[in-house]
Amino acid sequence: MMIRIEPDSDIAIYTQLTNQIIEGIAKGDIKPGDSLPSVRAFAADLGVNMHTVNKSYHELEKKGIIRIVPKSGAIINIQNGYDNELYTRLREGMKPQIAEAIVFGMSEKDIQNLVKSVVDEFKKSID
Amino acid sequence: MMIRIEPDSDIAIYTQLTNQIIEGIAKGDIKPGDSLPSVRAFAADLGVNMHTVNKSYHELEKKGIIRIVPKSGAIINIQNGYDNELYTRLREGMKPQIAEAIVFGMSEKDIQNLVKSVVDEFKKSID
DNA sequence: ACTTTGTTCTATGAAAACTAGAACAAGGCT
DNA sequence: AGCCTTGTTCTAGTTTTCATAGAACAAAGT
Repeated sequence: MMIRIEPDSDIAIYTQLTNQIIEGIAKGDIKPGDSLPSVRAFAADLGVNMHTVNKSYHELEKKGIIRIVPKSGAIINIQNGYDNELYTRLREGMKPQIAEAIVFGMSEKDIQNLVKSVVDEFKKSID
Repeated sequence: MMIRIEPDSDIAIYTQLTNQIIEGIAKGDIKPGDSLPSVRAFAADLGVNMHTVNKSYHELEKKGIIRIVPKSGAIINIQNGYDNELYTRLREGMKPQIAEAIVFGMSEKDIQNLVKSVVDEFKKSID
């Protein structure tokens, strides 16, 4: 899987990494059961510090997306389906963008089309 | 308009303020032409520093949502409709949430329902 | 005139992010 | 058994961001 870190982004490196791993799973580039590189190997590959990768892995584990097996590795493991906590998390995360879309005059259909275009970008390349 | 700042949030205060002002416009609580409080008055009201409010105002101006008139005030002024820059901004902002939704098994319809619930929350209280 | 406006400047404290190096115990492999 | 790799934990340092504070300015509003 291809990861691209932008050091000058206003988004923290470990967050960039977390997001891109999630997007990689959404696209199907990585599947449940697959292993992520070791924190050291990944860090060397990306040109960042080991602890930065480690922080990202723990963020993914907290979200219930990977399982970290001490002395072994990190395996993609999606925890049980979507519950209220996930719903709330996603809602709060999308709120600012949706509000901004409305402010700029986008209709609900416009917004849904925008969302669909993002969904399609992920789903088109599955399998 | 009611603004609620959470000092212990992991979201910066000026970002919280920016988002809530945008949401206030989306809900119709504030309308184009309305003035925002002066940076000093708003800061005193919220219990934060003047510069923090100022930073939020400039973020809103950069987004094209308000017009800051030096020595006068900040007026809600939505710049011309949605262009490619806005589209890209919104897409990038929603990407992480949509990817996470897909990862957890949500269908496109599920995601659209979630989006609709957020849109409705804003639009229900217009006028 | 007087107040209020946004702006600009310097300064400081606190927290977050990132890097660095070292050490540890345990799993995997030969 | 021996060796390498694993994630983990610890201390340490730097840089950046965020938020605060105070002062001063020129100009708009009253």
